[in-house]
Amino acid sequence: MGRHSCCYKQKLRKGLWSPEEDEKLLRHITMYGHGCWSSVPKQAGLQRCGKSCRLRWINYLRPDLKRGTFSQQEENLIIELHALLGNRWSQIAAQLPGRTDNEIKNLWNSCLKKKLRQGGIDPVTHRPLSEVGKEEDKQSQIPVVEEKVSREQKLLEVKYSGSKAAITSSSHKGYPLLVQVVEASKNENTKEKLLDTRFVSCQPCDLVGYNPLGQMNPVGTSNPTPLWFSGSHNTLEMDDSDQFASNPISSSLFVPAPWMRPFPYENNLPPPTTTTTGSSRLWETGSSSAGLRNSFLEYNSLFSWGSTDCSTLGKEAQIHVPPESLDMKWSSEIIQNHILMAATLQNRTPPQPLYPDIKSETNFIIQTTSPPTTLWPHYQQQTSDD
DNA sequence: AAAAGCACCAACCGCAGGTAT
DNA sequence: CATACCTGCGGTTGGTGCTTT
Repeated sequence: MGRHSCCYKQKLRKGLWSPEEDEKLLRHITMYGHGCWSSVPKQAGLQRCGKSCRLRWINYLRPDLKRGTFSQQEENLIIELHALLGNRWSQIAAQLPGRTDNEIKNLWNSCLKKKLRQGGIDPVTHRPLSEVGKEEDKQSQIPVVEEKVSREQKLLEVKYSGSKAAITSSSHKGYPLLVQVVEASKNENTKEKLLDTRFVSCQPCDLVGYNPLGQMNPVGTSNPTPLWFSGSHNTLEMDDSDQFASNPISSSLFVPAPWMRPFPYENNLPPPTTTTTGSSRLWETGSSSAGLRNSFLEYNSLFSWGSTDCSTLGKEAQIHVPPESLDMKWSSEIIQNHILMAATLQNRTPPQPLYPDIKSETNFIIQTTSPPTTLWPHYQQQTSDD
C-alpha cells in the first residue's frame, strides 16, 4: 500500500486555498473533468498535491453544493441517520444532497452532539442518558435481531434470482436496519458488489414513551407499538431528452398500531383518497388471513411491506417486486434506484387483530413531515430550545 | 483594551481497500 | 504474487473569529 509521497517530493503548498488557486482548479475541472486526481495539479498549474485538489473540489468547489446553514429537517435527518449508521459520514452525506461528509461531521462534532446531550440523549447510542448505563449489559436483543435479519435475507434471495440483497443490522438497540443490495457473486471467490445501501429505521414509539397519536392501547398491557420507517430513495423520472433521471427523495412512513385512530380521537378514518403529494404517502390497507398487508404505487414501481402474520413472534419482511415483464437488467435498475423496503419488527404477543375496524380497500393518508420532532420528544425539546 | 477561552470549520493525516503494473 | 499507485474515508489539527473575563 502506497503512502502519499507526492507532498514530500516537491515543495507543495498546504493550508488554505487562495481565490486564484480555486479559480485554476475550477476552470480546469470544468473544462476537462478531474480524471486522475494525481495529474490534476500539474495540468491545472497548481502547486498542490492531487489529494488536496480532490478535497477542495469535493468540499468546496463542486457546483452542486448547497452551502449555508443546515435546516432543522437536515439536522433531524442527520441525527436519525447517525443513530442508524454511526460515524459513517459519507453514507450519511449520501442521503443529504448538496452536503459533504466533512460538513456533516463538523456539524455533528460541534453542534449536534452537544444538543443531544443537552436534551438528555446519549449521542453514541441515541438512547436517553438515564438508560444508557442500564442498557449496556443487555446485549441479548441483538442476536434476536440478527436472527430475524437472516430470515429477510433469505426472502430477498428468493425474490431476486439474479441478484441478492444482504441485510445487516446496525448495532443499535431497537430495530433500525441497514439494508444493502449486493450483486450476486459469480463464484464464491469474487467479492460481492455493493449496489445500494438503504436505511430503514424502525423505532417502536414506546422506546421514548411517546405515542404520536396520543392514545393508549385500549386492549391490554402488551401494546403493539406503531412503527416509523424512514429512508431515502431515488425515483426514476423521464427528463426532456427521454433519459431517466434519478432524483433523491427522503421520506418517512408511519405505520400506526392497530389500536390507533387518527388524531384527534376521531372515530372514523379520513375519507379515502388516491393522491399522494409532498410528504404525504398513500397507504392502502387490505386484509388477508395472514394479517395486514400494505402497498403503494409510486412511479410505476410497486413497493410492498407488511407483517405477514401478526400472530408470529418476530417479524417478516416483504421487498418490492419488480413487474414480471421487466427483465433482470431492468430489475437491477429498479433495485438501485428505488426504495428498498424491509421489515416490520414488532413482537406481537399475544396476537391481536390489525386494524380491526378498517374495511378492506380503505385508503388514508398519513402526514409525515418531520419525523423526529413529532416522534421524539427529546429532540423536539432540544430543538425548540434554540 | 487585552488576554483567555471557546466554537467553528477547512484542511491535513493516516489508513484501508482497490487497481494497475 | 508483490509492489506501487490511486482513491476515499474518518479522525484530528490548527487557524480564525467571536465571546467572555
